[in-house]
Amino acid sequence: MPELPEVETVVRGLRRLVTGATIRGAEVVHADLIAPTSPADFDAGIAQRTIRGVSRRAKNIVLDLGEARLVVNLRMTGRLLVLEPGDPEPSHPAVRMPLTDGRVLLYHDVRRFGRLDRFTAEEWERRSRALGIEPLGPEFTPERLRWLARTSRVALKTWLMDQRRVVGVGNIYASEALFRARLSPRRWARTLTRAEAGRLHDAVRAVLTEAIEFRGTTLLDYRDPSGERGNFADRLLVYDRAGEPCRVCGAPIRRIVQGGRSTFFCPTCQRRPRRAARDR
DNA sequence: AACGCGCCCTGTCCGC
DNA sequence: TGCGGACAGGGCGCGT
Repeated sequence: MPELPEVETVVRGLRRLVTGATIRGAEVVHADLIAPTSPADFDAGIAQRTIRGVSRRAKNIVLDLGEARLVVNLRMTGRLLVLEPGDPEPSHPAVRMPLTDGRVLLYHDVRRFGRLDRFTAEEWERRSRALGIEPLGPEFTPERLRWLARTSRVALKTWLMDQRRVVGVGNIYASEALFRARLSPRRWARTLTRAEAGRLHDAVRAVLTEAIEFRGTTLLDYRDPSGERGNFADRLLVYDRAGEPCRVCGAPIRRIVQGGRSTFFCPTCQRRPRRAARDR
């Protein structure tokens, strides 16, 4: 479920709620989520450590435990919840991390696609450097975007979702950014002109920034650490709106499948160029 | 190397 | 109402 805005919202919530708290230990309900680490090693790696800070890298939630880092990726249906004493436990607990103050940091995941891992600070630093660039950071510029796309025959929509180059954009915000940039999702990434790369760069940043301000998009499962929904869903311009009128021109929004995932776009506002830069 | 696809898993919804 | 198939905010590992 969660893309950059949802993960950022979770991080900000956790920062407020658990900075300074100490993890008592880990009760692993579903060991597949921490594999190949064993439950005993996982517990030993985080038990009695104090949470010094919480940050985000790509779609990962990173808890700073001093020498160690606890890294959580929510994948599709993961939730990282802070339960107060007496709060009922939700339906699909996967890893319980009681805090010494009586609260519980609970990793909850219906589909169990999510992953939790622990690293030394150095090891996480090394892995973090190997990830793609942050779209809201200083490295992400129109020139860099065009450079990274210069050889790719992948469709723009699929390219945006590939975390090896630019991180954080998933299925919802890829469609939304392309609509805002008035670019066809089917264009080859390498056909972007300088002006188009500029529009796409601005659109990616704008939609992610606005979605963070609205605390993310809840379609179904997404919740912040307090269990609250995001508020961006009714501001989506194309995602999940197949057949409904485009908010700009009134034409029906179309749904196609790219790389096995749904893409939504306006066939009028996001028309492909007529002869330059052929499409696939 | 780059790309496309299947798969991991559970739940929900829609058509018959 | 039951049942099968499609689909769901992601990412990895495989084969080509």
